[in-house]
Amino acid sequence: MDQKVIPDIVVGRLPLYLRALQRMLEEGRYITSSQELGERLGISAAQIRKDLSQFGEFGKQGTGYSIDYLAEQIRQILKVDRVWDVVVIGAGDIGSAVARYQGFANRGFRVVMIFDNDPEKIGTQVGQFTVQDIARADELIREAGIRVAMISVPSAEAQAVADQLVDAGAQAILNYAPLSLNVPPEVHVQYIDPVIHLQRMTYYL
Amino acid sequence: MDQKVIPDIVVGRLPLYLRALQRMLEEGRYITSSQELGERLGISAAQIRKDLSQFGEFGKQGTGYSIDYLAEQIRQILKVDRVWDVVVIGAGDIGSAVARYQGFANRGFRVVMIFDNDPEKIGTQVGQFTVQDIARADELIREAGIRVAMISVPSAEAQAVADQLVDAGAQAILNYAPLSLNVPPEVHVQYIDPVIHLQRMTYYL
DNA sequence: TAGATTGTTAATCGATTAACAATC
DNA sequence: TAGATTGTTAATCGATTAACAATC
Repeated sequence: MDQKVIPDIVVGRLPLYLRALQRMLEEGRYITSSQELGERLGISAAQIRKDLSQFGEFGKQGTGYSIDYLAEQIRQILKVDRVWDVVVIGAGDIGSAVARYQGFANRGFRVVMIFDNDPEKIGTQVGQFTVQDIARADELIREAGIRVAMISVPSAEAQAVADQLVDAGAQAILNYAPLSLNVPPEVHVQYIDPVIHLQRMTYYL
Repeated sequence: MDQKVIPDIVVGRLPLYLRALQRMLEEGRYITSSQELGERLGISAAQIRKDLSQFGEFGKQGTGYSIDYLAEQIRQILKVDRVWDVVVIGAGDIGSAVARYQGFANRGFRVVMIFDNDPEKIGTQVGQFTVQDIARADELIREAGIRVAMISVPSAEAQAVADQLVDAGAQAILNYAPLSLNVPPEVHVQYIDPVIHLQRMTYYL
């Protein structure tokens, strides 16, 4: 079916387009153009049109794009026209902040469980969740059919946690531990490490 | 002096090389090769050699790279052979987690202040810091000559905070609020938005 | 109709890879 | 010396941009 392979770099820009469109909607706007969107994001108008044209024709010549319609189309492409249940492994500062984060709402995700291996933390409350024993993670993730996970454990434990998650059926992992993970090719991993971003900027200072 | 302009995409990979090298050092290793480094990072050996060659000759034919020496060279290139003072604006869950984060140590950064505008939060303790009134941010940032900042305030306030930071002399901003910031061209901005990373993965599920 | 903006093609630009001489 | 690996060049590959016909 999906004959054409879309470059990963194009897929990676769609969430940015979607975020900007949702913001425009909040501002009460109805119509935008590739030029305006590009200015907001620091991306050329031609690139935005080219990216979108990979998936279909969403605009009207002379008019531009219906913000609401284009956002809905991108949501479908990214499969965030539904809500994905997400588990958080590691109930330290970062894991707790993520579990309480309000920013997932309306963007396709919902944290449903948080795990830790520290007996001191198991049973305690983090936002609306009770921290569960990581020993039960495999069972509970399987049962719920959860495919998206976030890792916020110390670096030394991250690879072992990733292995467990893959075993339990996770297919998308967002890793906050500052190291590269080895996972099977069918499992997707993304990384968040603030130091990487900071070091990228100090080069220019 | 710096005649040659290094592509931004190359600069962006150096922190990943550095992180992997520091990990190897912790493992007690002394020597590595472009091939080994590449395997760890999922990057081709040729690309690593090409990237490094933009800055100098750091290896030995037949032998590879001294991990310690290469790490030190990359630290110098990225200007993280020193410690940058960083301020955090916003003492919510994310800002607090960032202010307490142990992962900055030995990687070139140190959080030195955290600010908020909420009277309930000002004066309270976050890790080793007392939350300061954001009204004093400009003065204190200027005084300390701080050039690196992190924004962890609600989206609605992020642009105003960014404007204040730029005004106070910030030149590198790491923004956790889920929106694009407008800053003058000489100011560098990087973004962390977990939803962007997650949406990039659900496309493939 | 005149003006604006899309979707798409072709041209340009830049990044990655393959290959190998140099050399440790 | 033989084997290994760098640094670099040239070839390949892929992404971005410019331009414009189509058309709202």
